Amino acid sequence: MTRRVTSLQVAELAGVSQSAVSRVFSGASASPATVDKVKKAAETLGYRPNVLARAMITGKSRIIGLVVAYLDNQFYPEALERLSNALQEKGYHILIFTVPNATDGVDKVVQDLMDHQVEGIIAASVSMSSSLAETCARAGIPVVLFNRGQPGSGLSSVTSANIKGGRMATQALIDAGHSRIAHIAGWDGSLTGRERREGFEAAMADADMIPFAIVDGMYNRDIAAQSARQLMSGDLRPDAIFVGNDHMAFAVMDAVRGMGFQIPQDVSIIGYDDVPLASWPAYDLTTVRQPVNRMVEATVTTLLSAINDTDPYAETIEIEGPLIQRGSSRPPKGQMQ
Amino acid sequence: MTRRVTSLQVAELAGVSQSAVSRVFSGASASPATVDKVKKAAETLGYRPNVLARAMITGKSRIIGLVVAYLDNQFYPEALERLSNALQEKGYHILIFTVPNATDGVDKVVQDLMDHQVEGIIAASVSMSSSLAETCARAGIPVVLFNRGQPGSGLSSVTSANIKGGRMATQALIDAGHSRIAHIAGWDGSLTGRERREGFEAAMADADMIPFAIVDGMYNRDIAAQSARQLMSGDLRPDAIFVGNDHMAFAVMDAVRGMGFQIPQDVSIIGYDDVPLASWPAYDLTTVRQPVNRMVEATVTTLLSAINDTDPYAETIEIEGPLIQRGSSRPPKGQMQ
DNA sequence: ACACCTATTGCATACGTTTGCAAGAAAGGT
DNA sequence: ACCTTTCTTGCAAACGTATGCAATAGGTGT
Repeated sequence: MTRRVTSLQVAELAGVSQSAVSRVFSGASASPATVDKVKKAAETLGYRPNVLARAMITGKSRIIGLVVAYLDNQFYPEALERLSNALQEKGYHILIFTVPNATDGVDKVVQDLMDHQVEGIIAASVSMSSSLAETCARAGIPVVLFNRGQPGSGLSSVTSANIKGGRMATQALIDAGHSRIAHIAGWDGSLTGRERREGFEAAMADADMIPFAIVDGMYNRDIAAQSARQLMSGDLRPDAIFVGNDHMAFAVMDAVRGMGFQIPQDVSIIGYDDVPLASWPAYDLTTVRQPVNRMVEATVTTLLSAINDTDPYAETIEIEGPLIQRGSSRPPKGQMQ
Repeated sequence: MTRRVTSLQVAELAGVSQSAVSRVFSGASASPATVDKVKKAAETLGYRPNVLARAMITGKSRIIGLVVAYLDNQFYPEALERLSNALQEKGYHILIFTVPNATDGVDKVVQDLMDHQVEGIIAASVSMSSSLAETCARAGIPVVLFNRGQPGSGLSSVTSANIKGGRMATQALIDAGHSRIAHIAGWDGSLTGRERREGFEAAMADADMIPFAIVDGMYNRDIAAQSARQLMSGDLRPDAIFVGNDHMAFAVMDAVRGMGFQIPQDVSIIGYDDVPLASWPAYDLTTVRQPVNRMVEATVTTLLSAINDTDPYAETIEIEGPLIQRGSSRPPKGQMQ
């Protein structure tokens, strides 16, 4: 285990000053002759600049902190992968922090991130206390909320158009001729969950229909399954359920099938997210697509421009996605499928 | 956006030297009086030590690099989450790097990691060129391969007992009375895939049976599904398929069902990993469990002890997991299920 | 030949911390 | 009261890089 090679050693071997070496590797101007000498010396010594030292002096760590809670929901690994790739391409890297749930421990973790001098923070589906948001703002560290808005926090956010998405899903069920439509909502403590429910309620109201039921699924498989069983066990049952996200919808489908019901003959199910699993034949879930690639793109550009701008302002970006009609819900009336 | 608070400012406010502040925050000894003064001053200024500067001087970044390829296989997000939690608990953090596939671009990415002065590297299901392994060794950066062995590389690895696991899965199919058993193997370029196949072949040989077929599924859903369709389309069909991992097994189940076959009446399917999805009713997949919690635990302790030991040696850890009998395969003969 | 401008280079300092060293203070033993 | 031991504390030197400044070299126009 040899000591790390430093720019000074390269300088000595190349017969130039340490500054020259630094300039060659940081892209500053240098004469072709020096560039050549330095590169050659660096090659033989196996020199690579110390990113930490560079970060220290420039104040730019080129590290983005990512806070994430639910990696079991397939939506997030996919987003994580794309975020990582997109940021890597821009020369940034991801320091990842997992938190047990959406609210708990976020503060401590973000403090930890700030200690690491991250240049920006992406909070995926977790909320931040307003005092913490202020702390970040004061430290000049931009925050982008991914797939979770937080109005009034002054934080940028990138989400899908949840109200509209909720409307679309619900409208599809109405158009299919369903009359007893229930909603197993996403967690009421999250804007995402509330907005999708809002879309559901609006679509129902527009059609002069009253919801069969609305229950909070808490973005939790077990709770969603339990709710579904309860809904389907009465004498009067829903003939369609709009579920707050795919992750819960799979559990709902499992539960409903487990009771002997056919999907979509006995009950239509629609989810939200369009995770890869939704298209697998075992579920074949009708769902509202969250265009993860465009959401990631928006997140990255928002974050990077906030990092570079002297005085960034909060952006609230909503991205629309289509309804993907699959086999878990009856097709709209008058449409051959 | 105010400048960051430094230890010097705290020192001034507290009326002590900068070293005193450092000592208070790095846990070195100091008198109760100074500790109190410093803590109070730090509190009012909102001071937090700069981890980068600390890393620079101590040479300990407390960062672990994680290289990961396939986040769509549910096994890895779960492992990632647990790894992150376990390392966070020990005061380490994860700098994550995604690579497009198991071999490509790993070298560049690892160089990148080393530039960041990571103290150790976890490579999940990717292989490293031997020259790269040597580079890491020379730099004194321990590497642990997670869920992928690489004999002769001198690298530590944590895997499940793949040969034994392959045997168990196959034996279960034999015990269930199957006679035409096929294997859709994991990628032949990976030790994991080869060993599971080896286990399959050994169990078949022990029972004096010849494999119906062995094909390379490349750990890829599409290839696995395609292979399954091909196997099932001939006149003579397998009555059981052992698939190299759950991720492929789901695709195989979808494909087989899509052809109108019943599982397990027409064909039994067994996978490997026991990812959460395997227990969901839609698949209810019999599979060999990889005990991710114990694998993570072993990975973390191996890595951390390698970091602290002066002269670490490579450890090859294999962890055994049970066969989880579920509904996708016929139960063993003579057993009521 | 001279003045002038530009490109390149080295020197020295800075980034924010940890830590060896020595000096001073406090405490304890005889 | 004095010597010895133990704590505490400040000084200053690192860690490895970037960068402002001044000096030098080289080139161009008159």
